[in-house]
Amino acid sequence: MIPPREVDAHQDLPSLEQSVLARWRERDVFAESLRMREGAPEWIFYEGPPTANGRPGSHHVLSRVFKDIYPRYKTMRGYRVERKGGWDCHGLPVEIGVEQELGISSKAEIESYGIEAFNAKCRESVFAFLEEWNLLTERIGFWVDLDDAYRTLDESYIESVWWALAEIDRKGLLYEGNKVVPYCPRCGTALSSHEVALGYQDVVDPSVYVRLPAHAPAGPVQAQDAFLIWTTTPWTLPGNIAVAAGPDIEYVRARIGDETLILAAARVERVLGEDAEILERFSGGELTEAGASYRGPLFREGPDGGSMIIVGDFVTTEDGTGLVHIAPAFGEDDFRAATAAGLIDPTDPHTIINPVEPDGTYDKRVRSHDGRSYEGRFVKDPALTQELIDDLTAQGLLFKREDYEHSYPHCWRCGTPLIYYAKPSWYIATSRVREAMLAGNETVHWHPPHIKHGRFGDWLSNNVDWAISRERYWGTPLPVWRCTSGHTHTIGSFAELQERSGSELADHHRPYVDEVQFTCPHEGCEQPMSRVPEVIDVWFDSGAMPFAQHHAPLEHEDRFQQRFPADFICEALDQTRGWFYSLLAVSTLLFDQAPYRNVVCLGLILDAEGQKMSKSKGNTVEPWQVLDTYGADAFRWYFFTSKQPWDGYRFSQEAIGEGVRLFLKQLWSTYFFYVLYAHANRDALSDAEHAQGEDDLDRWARSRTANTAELVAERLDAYDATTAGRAIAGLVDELSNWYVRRSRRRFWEGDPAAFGTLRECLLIVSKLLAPFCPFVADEIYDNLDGALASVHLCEFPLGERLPEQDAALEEAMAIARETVRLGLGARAQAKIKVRQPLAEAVVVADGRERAAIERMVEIVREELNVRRVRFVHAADELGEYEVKANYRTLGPLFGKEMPLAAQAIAALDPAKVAAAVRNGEGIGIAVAGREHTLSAEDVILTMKAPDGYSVEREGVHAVALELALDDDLRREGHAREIVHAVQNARKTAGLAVEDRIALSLDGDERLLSAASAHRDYLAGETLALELTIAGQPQATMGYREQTRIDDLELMIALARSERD
RNA sequence: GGGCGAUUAGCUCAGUCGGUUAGAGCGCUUCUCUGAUAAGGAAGAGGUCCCUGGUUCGAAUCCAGGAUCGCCCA
Repeated sequence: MIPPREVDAHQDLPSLEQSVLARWRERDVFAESLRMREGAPEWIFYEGPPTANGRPGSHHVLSRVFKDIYPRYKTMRGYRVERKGGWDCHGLPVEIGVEQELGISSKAEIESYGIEAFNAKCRESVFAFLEEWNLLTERIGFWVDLDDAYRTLDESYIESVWWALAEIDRKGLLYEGNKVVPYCPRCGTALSSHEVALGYQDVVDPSVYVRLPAHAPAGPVQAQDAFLIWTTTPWTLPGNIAVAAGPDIEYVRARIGDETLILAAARVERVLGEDAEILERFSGGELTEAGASYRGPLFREGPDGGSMIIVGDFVTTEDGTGLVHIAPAFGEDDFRAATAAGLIDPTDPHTIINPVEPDGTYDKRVRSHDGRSYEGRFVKDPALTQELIDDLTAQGLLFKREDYEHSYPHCWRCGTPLIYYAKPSWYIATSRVREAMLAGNETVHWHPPHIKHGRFGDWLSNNVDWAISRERYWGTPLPVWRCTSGHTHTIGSFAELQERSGSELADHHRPYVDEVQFTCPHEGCEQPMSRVPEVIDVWFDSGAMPFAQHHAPLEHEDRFQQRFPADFICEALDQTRGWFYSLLAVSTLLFDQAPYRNVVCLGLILDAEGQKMSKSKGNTVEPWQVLDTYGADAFRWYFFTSKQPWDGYRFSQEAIGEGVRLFLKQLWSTYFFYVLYAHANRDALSDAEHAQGEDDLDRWARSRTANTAELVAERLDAYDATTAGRAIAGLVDELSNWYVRRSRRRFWEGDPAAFGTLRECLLIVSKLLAPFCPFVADEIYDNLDGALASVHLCEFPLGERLPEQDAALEEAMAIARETVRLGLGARAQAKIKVRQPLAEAVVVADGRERAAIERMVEIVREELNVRRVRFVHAADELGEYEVKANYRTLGPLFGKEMPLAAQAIAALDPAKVAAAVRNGEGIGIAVAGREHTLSAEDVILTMKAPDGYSVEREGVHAVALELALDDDLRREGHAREIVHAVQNARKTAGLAVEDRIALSLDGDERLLSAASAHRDYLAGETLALELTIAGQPQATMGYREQTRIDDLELMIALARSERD
């Protein structure tokens, strides 16, 4: 019961945390928390691997503390929670980092630098900040096994990924397609749709309206007409081979000025203005059936036979002109429409006119109308755009130019605007398992729930095939080999590769794997096979982690089976299209099952201006600064309790400081109080182990604690750390500001029951708090109990581990506190200090309330500092009742007649209603000619305050104070004032709370007579062993001060007493 | 243009099943209490619950439309 360590009231939390960390290391607590659960049911957590090639930021702290709290909680609930760390090692982010380091920025430069050397650099850089990540992870108390972390660059990991792809291929779901893909010309690679999703930015692009003169009259089209098209990407015009019209859209020939233009009727006013004159109307179908054509191509040589108007079912009249320029190499719709019109063959790349090189520059075919070459020009260069527009103007083709603001995809890493670009690419046919993914999603509990059928479900319903190949260097090589006859074979293990090729590789990354060849296994084909050049989308790597982290199924298949699916994963919301998706897709493709049961989605951390924090913007808040200033518990507490995590945070250091002040310091100070007085009462407590107070207040404190524990568990089970944490804070506030405040005297006097109660409550709090603030929780546990090596090895306090609950007592205490609040309000109204005792408080209450207040009457009396508490039944003595309808109960009953019912109730005699309620009788009213009998809960009785009393009221009870003072009360008031003054003097003199003193008082006669009358009280309160009133202070009394009480003089002299 | 979410006091956020007079913390003003707490307590100032319409006896809450912000997708 006496804690071994004394406690510093103003403990610096960051340094406390360092000592707790040292203790964990010394006692090997994390490992022990797993060992002790050997054989217990597993609760599965998957770590979504971060990339350690950059510094960790505050947003990483957010996800890592949420990844920590639930595993800690589940461990305390009896589960074994293995926490295998993981690192995402491959991919463009790493390559880009290295490119920057090397000062290069193109694939050509990488290849001249050498793939081997480049990948070696990548391998090094992946862990450039590993040490800082590890330090931060430990410092914030994220328990995860970093020594046994999986790494996506490991040979074993790569082999599992190969297995997965071979398996997907075996199911016929891997194919090479020639499609228009979002493509980063700088990185020279296609991006998956979920990568594209990461990089939308609002930009202003020039949009142009271009005249395309008719090639020949056809149907409604006449020789001098021109088709008007609109594009926001003038750079695609050299790829133009056709124009699409909506078959059911109405088009017109419209005269404006001296020219005749063809465009959608719905767009005439917007594009041509009000002066346009409509000459003729016809449908898009008429145009295409008549074989309308225009003079093409643009910006390149071509047969002068005219380019066709074709059907496009995607054409709308919401913007543009209703005539859409078709460049099959640069748009998915274009590609489909051109295929449908028979203009291109999607399986034969040569039929697709693509004048743009993979590096995003024009090839030699592109030239201006006067023969100047555009070869080598980067297509997204604004200067080029301007030249193209000037060129159009010079040819008389530009009708109009406007700025167009829209959201356009950019490369999520390098920021280059993406282009849509036709190229061969490898796909996984995820659209064929769409229904299975949707079914899997149904089994997942999302937090918040709207993700399930909102953002994520929506995304799944619109699923398109996953483009998984990347024409890059540092990644898991695509394990597809192709022979010169075009057969392909997917390798599913290193053993298979070795068997087929005879070569053994120590490293299966590029470029080593590129050199491996073998004979085509297809029957009758003996051609050599070599690997296709691509690597795999990194998201596929991370999506494969459920099995690849164990090297399953090539090894440890049992481990994988045991630990699939995950009970819990947690990442930021932006992973909806990232890891959340890749995990689900891979698991559905391979196992037809969702890989996780519960997902907590965290919102974004915004900076003070509401901007997203990200490395690329450089506006991250340095986590170390927060940790050094406030500590990890404070950081964690802020994330857990300041708000529900999914809506995002507006991050500020001040908010963290507030949490420290309001919660951590309050908790610490309660703990400090216990330890301080436990030490001061060493003797009284030494033989009183674990006393249980039976006092109402003790039982109340334990009941509140038990109640809170159940709520915390219930909320944590629902992944609602916020409400759980706030409940703990509420409990600590009640313990500190009510239990301890009301029980102080018992602690001064060394009452073992009080110590036992507070100790028990604090120990439960430390266990409830352990998952949230693991440091301070452990410190309190260790000093107050310490039976186990750490609080994190304890069982979560529930059931038999909790003290008895007493709902009636809790309710009674709540009513008593309410009464005290009213009484203090009445005092404030009368402007009488609490120190001045009053003769009587009159409390109006009935029934349960009265019983409750009577039970707690001593507390009420002391808190209000009155001699007596008197009860009255009715309001008669203090005021009158008002009676009102209870809408909640009567509303459903009376419906439309509710206003009448309320009127009838308001007209009742409140005194009679009060009497009826008291006697448990029904209350009769007539509404719209019908009789009704109401019960007590159908009416609400409210006190009506009369004038001239100091009364505070609330609902059915009220408190009034007798304000008249007699000499006796006045003397006691003075005595209390003197005590207060002496206490202040003690503090000023720098005495410790348990120091005994010699005290001498002098001054106004009235004060001295009060001091004499309450001599014992005064001496007792101030711990004065000697008390001299109106005598000479001894010369040894080192501290003297003069003060005034009610404008009367008081001289205080005191000294620490040598006697004990 | 579409989807999802948000909008409540100066700031940060609660608000249960639709129920009477919408709350807390911080900050501010005044008072007060301290033998743990730069803490606590009381009072006060501070609200168009984003707007408009609808459903309902009754709407911060439900519905529709709109505005603004964020994220995502075209």
